Amino acid sequence: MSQENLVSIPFVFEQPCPIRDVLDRIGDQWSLLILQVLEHGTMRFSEIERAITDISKQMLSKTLRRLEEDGFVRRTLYPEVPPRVEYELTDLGRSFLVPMKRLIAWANENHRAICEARGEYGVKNGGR
Amino acid sequence: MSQENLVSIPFVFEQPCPIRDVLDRIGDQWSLLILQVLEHGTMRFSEIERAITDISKQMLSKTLRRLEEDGFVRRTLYPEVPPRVEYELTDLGRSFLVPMKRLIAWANENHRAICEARGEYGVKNGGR
DNA sequence: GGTCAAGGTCTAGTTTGTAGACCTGATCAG
DNA sequence: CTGATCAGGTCTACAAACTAGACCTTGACC
Repeated sequence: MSQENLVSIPFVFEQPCPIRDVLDRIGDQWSLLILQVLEHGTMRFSEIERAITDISKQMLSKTLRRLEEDGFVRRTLYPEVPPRVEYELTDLGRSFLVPMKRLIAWANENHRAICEARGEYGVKNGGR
Repeated sequence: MSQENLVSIPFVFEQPCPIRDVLDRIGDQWSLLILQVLEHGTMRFSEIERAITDISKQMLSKTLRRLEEDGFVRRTLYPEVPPRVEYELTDLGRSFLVPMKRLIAWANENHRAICEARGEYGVKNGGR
């Protein structure tokens, strides 16, 4: 119960931790996907919606607002009727894509290995 | 409703999409954090638990099992009493850390910019 | 007057995550 | 002989997050 337990763990995450702060926002179902879609250029709400076929309007709206809030995305509203809203990456958003694309490349390269691992796990633990 | 809508969107995500398949698993609240913690070497369940102070046992257990299933992590059970279980990264897991560490570095470098963006957003939209 | 935009919001219902009690079974203190 | 303790979970309530789909707005068109 005392601090002694903690001595052996030198890397407890501090609570205002930049990594966690960023990853908690980015690391959700949709953010990475939306950023990747927006790499193709300025897009309207419904275009993004159709690009990511299985996102709900609510989550798209919410996630875009968060990405805007964090400075990854710029939202431009053209007050026409029906309204037109365009989303595009900011410089920050674009710079984020650099490390992220490496991650995506890794995902592509290692997808087979992951699928195989799943298969083996299933064989070993499937009959539990 | 016909295909014509889709013509203008050349990059709809296919459903068995490697990127999505990998990111959907990795991109959750905890996976990235756990992988990063395990970079420090083999660790026991409770050590990971204490490193990530605010994860629930259930989620730790569940996430570790998924990481094991996908081949990122190896689990070794020593059938003692009380039981000892050790987790360590596999080669796949370690190779994933390469692109991931770039992402973490980006997070560290740009955390300030993100916080500033949040501040500005708050000023502009806080009094809504 | 009814319908159709686009970009959302609102509501109800499902899924996912949380906190914390409980389980196991050998060991040890009283 | 009781019962407390250890690690690594699981189980059970409850709370938060997500989903599908109805609805809203406001001009233009039929």
